[in-house]
Amino acid sequence: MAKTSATIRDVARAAELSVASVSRVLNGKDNVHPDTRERVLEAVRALGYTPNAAARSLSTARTHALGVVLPDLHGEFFSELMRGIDRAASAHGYFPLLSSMHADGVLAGQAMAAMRGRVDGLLVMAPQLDAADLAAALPTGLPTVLVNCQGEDRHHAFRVDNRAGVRLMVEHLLACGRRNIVHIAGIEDNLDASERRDAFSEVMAELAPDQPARILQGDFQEATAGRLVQELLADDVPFDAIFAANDMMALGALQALREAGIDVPGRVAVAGFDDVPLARFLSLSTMRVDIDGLGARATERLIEEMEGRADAPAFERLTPGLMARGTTQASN
Amino acid sequence: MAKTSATIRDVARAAELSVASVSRVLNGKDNVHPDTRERVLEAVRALGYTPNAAARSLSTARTHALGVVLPDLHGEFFSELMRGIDRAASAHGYFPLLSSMHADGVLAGQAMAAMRGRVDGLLVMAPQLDAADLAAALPTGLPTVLVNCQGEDRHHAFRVDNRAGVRLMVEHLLACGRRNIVHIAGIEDNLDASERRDAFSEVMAELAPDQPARILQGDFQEATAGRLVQELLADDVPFDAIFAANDMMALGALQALREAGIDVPGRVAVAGFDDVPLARFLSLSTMRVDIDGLGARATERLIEEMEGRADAPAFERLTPGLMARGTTQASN
DNA sequence: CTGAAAGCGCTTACAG
DNA sequence: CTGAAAGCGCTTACAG
Repeated sequence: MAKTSATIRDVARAAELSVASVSRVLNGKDNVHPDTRERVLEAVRALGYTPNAAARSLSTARTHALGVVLPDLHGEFFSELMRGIDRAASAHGYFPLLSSMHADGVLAGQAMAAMRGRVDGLLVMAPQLDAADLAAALPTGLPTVLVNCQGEDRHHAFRVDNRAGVRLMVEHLLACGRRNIVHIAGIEDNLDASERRDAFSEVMAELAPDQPARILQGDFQEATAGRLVQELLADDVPFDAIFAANDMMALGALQALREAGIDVPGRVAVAGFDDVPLARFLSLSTMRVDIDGLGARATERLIEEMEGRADAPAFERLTPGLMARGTTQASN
Repeated sequence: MAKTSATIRDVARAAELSVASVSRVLNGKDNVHPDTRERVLEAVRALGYTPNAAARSLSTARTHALGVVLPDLHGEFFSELMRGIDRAASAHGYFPLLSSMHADGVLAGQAMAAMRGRVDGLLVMAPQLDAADLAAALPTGLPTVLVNCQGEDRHHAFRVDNRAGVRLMVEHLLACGRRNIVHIAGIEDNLDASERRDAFSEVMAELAPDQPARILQGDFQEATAGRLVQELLADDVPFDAIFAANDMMALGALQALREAGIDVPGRVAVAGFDDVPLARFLSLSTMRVDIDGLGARATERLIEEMEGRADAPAFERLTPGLMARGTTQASN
């Protein structure tokens, strides 16, 4: 009933023991007499005592929190990633502490610095920072794991294997009999966008060297892709497949084609990347990226590092899976 | 270069000042000589010093973190809510500390207790807990704001105004000339589901007392709604509109109608609730719930409470907006 | 098995 | 304007 919550001293007093004994019981040490344990537990219950986390952190230099630094994310990607992170974190008794980050490198550094003393480790996703800015922003001496970051080899890093994903999709399109595939690239300076674009060129050169491999500059936006497809049609450019760098652009392309009365997939196949929930509804073929799994694995690795049982930092690629659906169905 | 990070003592030593002066500068107090300030700032820079948050929390009894306790959420709802929370929190210098919560009332209480000393306030969303379990789980003495929780009047609470939303949609359907509206309710024991169901009955009784107001028991699942519509068709039940308690069920209904060759909206109008991103794509008419705004407003209110400048706890209803789209378009 | 005491890194009256 | 010192609530050698 006290205005301010009970402390360990109150518990000690109530149990007629020292704070040391209370602390031992609370931390599950085995060098306590059963009777002592009982009295402590009883007092804890009676007072509704919960240890003060800040005091504990100060003593132990551990916070049981882990910092999650993310760009300003929308939608499914964010929720799935957090889902994986949260699942892994809570399984090990950690809380995720969130910090959104804006594009500016200096601000990013401040955001991460502000987490010092608040977290035992950092999970950073910063696709918008170049290697130098990222290196400058990362705090030293704090276990850190990177997701979707550019060239940084002092920390363990996770990325989607865009190359493998693009290869799977191109193979699928070729297997469906497509011969004239147009790639709509994502926004410039984005790592995923450029990896997917480059992989498209290379895989096409390898698997179908005699066929065109046209690339249009998109920006991951649905409307832009729709416009690009309209231009393609207006210019009478021949093509029998659109492979967009993400699902939203694939959907934009799909709508533009349907509005133009083009049969999909009869005349043109459409494919995307990401497997957003919409894709399933609209029968869009795409590459499934296991974002939840990515978040969980990155978190597991971070916790291993925080608890000093991690291997040397490495670079992990997660391969997406092909989801072949209606928009690329072979017509024969 | 020290293995362990610099402390305020290191800064004081480097600047040849007391820790008190360093602390004053760091906290922006004005009773410091400009030269002193300069020397401190210089030393901070040289040592790359960042104050230890746990120590600061222990001294000030403030953490600058706020606990966010959520059920196991998926998708857009979660990301939009977190977006709003994060925006408001970071605008005031707070970090969101996340904790997912499972259905069990006792576990929920433990999750919240574990946040004691870690956060200055709590934002709780627990639609699955009844009033008694919720009251038992909430820690005392911590500023708390509720979102989508059942009857609890000691704390400020936010909810979507389901009643107003249902009324808007029913008015719209009637205005479109629909006369035989079927409501597919959400899962039993869910607060939103029952509010929407009850509102449907009442609004229909008020605005169209002579017309049928059939209600089918759904469960918020797409497949279930599809099945219910098939049954309706098989039984030859007459209806010219389906108003589902959420968008996913509306989509299930939509698919079932189309598969049965029924003209939408020519013969049957379809409407949902939530405005998920899919709704826009599929031209589904629905009620738009501003989740991002909900998160932000709840957070603002929590911070006001934490900083002792809040009004008395109240109950706030956020009215959703009508998104009239293709599936209910008047055919005349 | 238990307790007295030091220490974690800050902030903040208090005295000057 | 500045510094010495107490105190925030814990944990953990250390001595017994």
